[in-house]
Amino acid sequence: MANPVRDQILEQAASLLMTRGYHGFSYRDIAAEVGVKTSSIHYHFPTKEDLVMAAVEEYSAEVARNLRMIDTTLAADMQLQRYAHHFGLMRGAAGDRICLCGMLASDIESLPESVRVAVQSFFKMNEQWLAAVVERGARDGTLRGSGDAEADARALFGAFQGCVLASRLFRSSARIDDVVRAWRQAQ
Amino acid sequence: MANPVRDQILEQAASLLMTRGYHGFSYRDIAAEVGVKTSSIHYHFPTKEDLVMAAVEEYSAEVARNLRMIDTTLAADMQLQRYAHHFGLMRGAAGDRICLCGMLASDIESLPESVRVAVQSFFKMNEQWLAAVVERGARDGTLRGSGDAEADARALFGAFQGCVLASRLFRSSARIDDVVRAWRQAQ
DNA sequence: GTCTATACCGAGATAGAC
DNA sequence: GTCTATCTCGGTATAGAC
Repeated sequence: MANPVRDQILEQAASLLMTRGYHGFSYRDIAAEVGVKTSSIHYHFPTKEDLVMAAVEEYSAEVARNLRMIDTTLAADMQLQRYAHHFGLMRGAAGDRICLCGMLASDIESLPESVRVAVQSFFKMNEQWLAAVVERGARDGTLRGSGDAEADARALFGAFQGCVLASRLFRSSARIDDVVRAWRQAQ
Repeated sequence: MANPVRDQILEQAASLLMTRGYHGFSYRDIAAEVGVKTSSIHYHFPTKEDLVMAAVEEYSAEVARNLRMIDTTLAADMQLQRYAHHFGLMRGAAGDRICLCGMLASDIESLPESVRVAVQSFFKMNEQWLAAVVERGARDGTLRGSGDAEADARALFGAFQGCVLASRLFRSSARIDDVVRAWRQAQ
């Protein structure tokens, strides 16, 4: 798994997707960055759809791993803070990235159905995890909730997606913290 | 102002921007829909940047008008519901649109700085309006707030943007109501 | 598995007739 | 103000040598 070309291609594709979106980059961009020709990329990923699907799957798997790394014995508001921290890291060193699946959700109307399904799965995974935290927050009193944990989780995940977008727009990382602040129960 | 070609072009451009994003449509798409040639579009809007800037300005003006139409003597939660209603309408008959400025925020890294400034203004306008509602909600007891109305407004607006995105992704309009439900003070 | 070379198309944009 | 015609570039994708 050292660093074969295929992995580099996939990594660059993910980075470009997060920065510029599906129609905002080309095989040439990846080729230039990785140091191969565009035809080599087509060898590994025949079509752009193949490339994007592979990027989504790997991205989802990585986020799933991050979620599992968050200690579920922590207070709910602390778990949420960890989650927000991961969301912030994903913006990259230059701060020019947003969530890969948030980006693809923006482009969804010009993408094949297979991508929509994969992105929906990513959303559901996050919402499910957040619903569990909201429920715990209602019990341990660290988060406010409306009583409907699933609905709260959808609103919460939307807030993270929207605030990451705004963070990049304003070049200010602080906007992600607004979400945790807004959902924390006043002590 | 009946329906000159220029207005039709602008309307189609806005619609295509909301559906497919900046790189997801072409002068040809607009030309086909309006019934003119692409060169006619270039006459009215020399570059694509001109076209997008005009679309943003008009869209912002329309949203500003909608905000002014919401009765400020209503209870805060009712004002928020009206706001959510407008957000939902914008998705269009086919439900394939998201907020024009939310879409451009996704594409922002491949757009000229002028667009970034215009989109930032749109975000600020909405956040300012929402901050006033959150403040009122703290007074009339219909909305929950953290004490920092500006931060709450940023989180709230992010939630609307993110939930509109998710609504389209899942083809379900219900997801926008989740935001109002989550912010309403339990009675 | 990577290369060179190329096919093919669609993009934004412009010149100039009407 | 709209048209025809055309330019130039960059996009995805493929064939075939190495």
